[in-house]
Amino acid sequence: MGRTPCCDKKGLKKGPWTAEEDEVLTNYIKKNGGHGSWRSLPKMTGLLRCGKSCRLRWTNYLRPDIKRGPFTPEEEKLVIQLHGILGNRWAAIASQLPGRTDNEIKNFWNTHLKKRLKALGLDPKTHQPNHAPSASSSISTRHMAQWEGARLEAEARLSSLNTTKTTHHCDHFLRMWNSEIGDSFRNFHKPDHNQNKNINSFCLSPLSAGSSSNKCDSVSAVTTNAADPFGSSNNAVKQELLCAEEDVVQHHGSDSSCSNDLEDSSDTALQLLLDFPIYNDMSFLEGNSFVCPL
DNA sequence: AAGTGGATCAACCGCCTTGTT
DNA sequence: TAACAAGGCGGTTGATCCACT
Repeated sequence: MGRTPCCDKKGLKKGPWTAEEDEVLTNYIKKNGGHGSWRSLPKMTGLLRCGKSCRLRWTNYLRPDIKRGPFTPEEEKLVIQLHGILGNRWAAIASQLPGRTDNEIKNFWNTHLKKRLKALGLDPKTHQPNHAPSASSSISTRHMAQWEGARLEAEARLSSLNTTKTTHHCDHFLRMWNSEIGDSFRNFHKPDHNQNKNINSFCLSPLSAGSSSNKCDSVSAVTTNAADPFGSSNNAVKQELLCAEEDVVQHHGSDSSCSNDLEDSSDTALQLLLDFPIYNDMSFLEGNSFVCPL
């Protein structure tokens, strides 16, 4: 049996794309209002490339919404933050950076950010200090303080918001929770896997556990997970999620309004998830120290 | 000017996931 | 439920550029 090859390798061109090939591919996609089947695209266009190669060229280079040029400090910060949460899940990271491709972010990480973290004495995989004597206790203490700060901040946020706005925030938070970021978080805090880890580890550790499949059980996971991913002290965040659950029950099925909300507030939602003290301390990316130390 | 080595990034490869029959 | 097709993803490679000797 075996898998059929993605394309017949014989007679197919490899290597860099020419301007003519780019033009053929771009024109075809524009003319047809989309790429259709990638596999059949080479036949339709006469390109001597396999469908995969066409897809890659389009998604990584020719797509009109691609953002070119160097990464901004904000983008760099976001990449580091998201890598700390998601690990090497470049596509998931790219989904939070409009106009940037997974390939571009992966290259940028491997050529710039990884070195920068190393130079700062941080393990690029774990985002934790490389040589931390009695690291577990000191980091644990530090994390406790950080998490307590997050808790207080969340409580303050809740108390300052009116009902509508609270629901609004809960909604954003829930959507984040339902995204891959939330999946990663839940995986990381599975009772059988990380019984002793707390939310603060979430702030620092990448989640190499791979993709999860439990995309629909997020709220119940929060409310029933024996590991209590938010820790016993963080009632404010729990409350936000419970609030979000109610919100979803009330608005179940109204996808159109949800998508509009999401469109308007993705930054806010992302910020809610990322808004932990450890990632506010990204001073090494700013000012003079922002220059790559290598 | 030529050689060398590091940095960069576009592109490829193979595996995995998802959808369809 | 199994088999297969197609698309997507992450790791890796290799061509090119550039600084340095």
